[in-house]
Amino acid sequence: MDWDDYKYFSALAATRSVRAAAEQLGVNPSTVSRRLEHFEQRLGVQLFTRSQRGLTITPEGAEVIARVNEIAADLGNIEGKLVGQDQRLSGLVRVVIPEVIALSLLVKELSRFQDLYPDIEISMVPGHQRPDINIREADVLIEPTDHPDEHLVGRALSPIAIAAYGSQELIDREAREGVRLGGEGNIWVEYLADSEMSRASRRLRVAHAPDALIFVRNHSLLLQLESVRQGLGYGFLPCILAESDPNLSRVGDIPPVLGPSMWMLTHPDLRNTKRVKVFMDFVRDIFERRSHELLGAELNSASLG
Amino acid sequence: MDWDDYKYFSALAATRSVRAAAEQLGVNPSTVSRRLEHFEQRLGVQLFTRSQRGLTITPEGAEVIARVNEIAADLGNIEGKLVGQDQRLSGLVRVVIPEVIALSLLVKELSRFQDLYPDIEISMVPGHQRPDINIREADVLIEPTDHPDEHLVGRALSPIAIAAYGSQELIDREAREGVRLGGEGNIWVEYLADSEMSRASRRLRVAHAPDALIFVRNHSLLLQLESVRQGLGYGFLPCILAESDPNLSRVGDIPPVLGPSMWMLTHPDLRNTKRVKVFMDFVRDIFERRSHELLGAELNSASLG
DNA sequence: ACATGAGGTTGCTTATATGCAACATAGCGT
DNA sequence: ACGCTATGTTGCATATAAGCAACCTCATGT
Repeated sequence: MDWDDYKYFSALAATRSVRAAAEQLGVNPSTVSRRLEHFEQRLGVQLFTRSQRGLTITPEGAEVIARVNEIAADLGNIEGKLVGQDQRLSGLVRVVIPEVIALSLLVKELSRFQDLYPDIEISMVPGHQRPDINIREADVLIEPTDHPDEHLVGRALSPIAIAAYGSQELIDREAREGVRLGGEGNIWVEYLADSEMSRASRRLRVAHAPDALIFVRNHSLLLQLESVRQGLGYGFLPCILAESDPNLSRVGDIPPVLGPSMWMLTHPDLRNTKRVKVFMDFVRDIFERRSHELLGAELNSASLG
Repeated sequence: MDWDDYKYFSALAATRSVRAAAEQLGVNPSTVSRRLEHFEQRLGVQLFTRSQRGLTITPEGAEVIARVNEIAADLGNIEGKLVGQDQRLSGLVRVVIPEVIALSLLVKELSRFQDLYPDIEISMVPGHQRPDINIREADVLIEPTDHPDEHLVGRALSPIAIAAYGSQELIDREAREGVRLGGEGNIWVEYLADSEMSRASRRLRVAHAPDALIFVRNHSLLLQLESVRQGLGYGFLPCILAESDPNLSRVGDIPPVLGPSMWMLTHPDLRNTKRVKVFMDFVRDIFERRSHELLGAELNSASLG
């Protein structure tokens, strides 16, 4: 009795296609086709009827497929539990992280991580194409949010402070032209995305410059940063991004305001996985060392409330 | 992810030995050893600690082994359900049957069965080394009992009539010597086994010849039959065995008495399996055609009550 | 009516896993 | 103290399964 036969059976029932099942299992369609044939031959029962449009499960197969699927899920969980206790400092850590955070904080330090743990590979996926960590497509999820997925475990790293910035050129020009911040003719660029960071930025802009002229709307923080740099308008930016740029200055007397917290999360099963643990410790250390930048260098206690 | 890894894991945990697991799985020990090694390598977790005395499961392995065993049982049931719908008139039918019943009723007719269904193979196991049909070590169980296993399905074929027999030589000798049946000097042989047939025989002998001299006690019906043939004593025998022997006669005026019913049982999953079905139909037909012999040729209605 | 594309299947080559036999090692009984 | 038998492991030949590419078939759309 070959347990793998049931793995193929489950995949075939789910996809109703030899090719799709092969894709899902990461094997060649011919393998799936032949294994199904052998399986049915061994059982003496036809599980699917073949057709050009794919496969249709037979009543005999339908009678047991539900339990097979449960077993598939069970085995997945079991394997997760076991893999989650891997104590080796090797293997792959798949990280979902906002691109700008990776660029501004992580990438520069990764070579140091590589020196510390040369056998650990890192795979970084931009946060906006978020794989489902619950079905183990990723190991670590870093995201700015105030409502982290309750099925995951982890902790808040640091809140992200947001402030309004402008390029020196724009500040000088509007000063020459007598344009006041928030006043008539004052131009801004806006960051619009389905994220708490975006919503916070927008709330602040509306509060401080409700009548702003807005010509450019960005759907990526990187574009937003570059737009402010190019003088396309004033814009709210995470301090951590803007402060390091000598050409950008905070504008007006708008103090930095705390946006959402940055959370680093993982699947409960991976909590004790060593390679995941050391990576998360490494990231936590970076955030702690640079917390003053994340909170805004000149952030005063008044604005924290 | 290889589901078969968990099959090996389950077998290893159950047997705590590479060799025993290999035996159970029907593969070479080296295969088990290597698969375990690969599995642990893939997981990054040690499941067993090796020692010369066998294997000891680690805490990591112990944490999941219960669920793996459940899955093993589930898959066994599922496979049973599927195999149970095999409509092919081919394959193996494993029959557990009392040796004497096979010899006296079945074997002579099996060539006819082979003509009817040339692709069905029959495997006969003497009833006294009864495999567990519940865990699918056998397909059909034929046994004389009044309390068939309630987890199995099937039907009663025919009760077995028992009567007292003696060899002509012994009857003549005791007649010459003036020994009366059940009287002083009357010798018997007794069948002793852990079966309802044996208990019925003994009850009858005690009732009709409580003071019998008993020199030979047999623990097999075949030996009992042969002992009576050889004139070692009178003995109770199933009519079906004794009546066909011209040298044996019923003794005294003891009428045949109905012993336990003969039951033919199978696992519920196999009820619709064609090769099992045709075999059971074949056996049932034999028992019906020969019911008069089973009930005792001269059995009268009075003794049925 | 024809081309197109999706689907499952087959021949051949290559990779992988298995079986066999011999081995090394530790416990156990004599 | 010794040999014995149990255990798990390794080298090599073989059997088995997988991958690749080409194939056939049929539904579908133009």
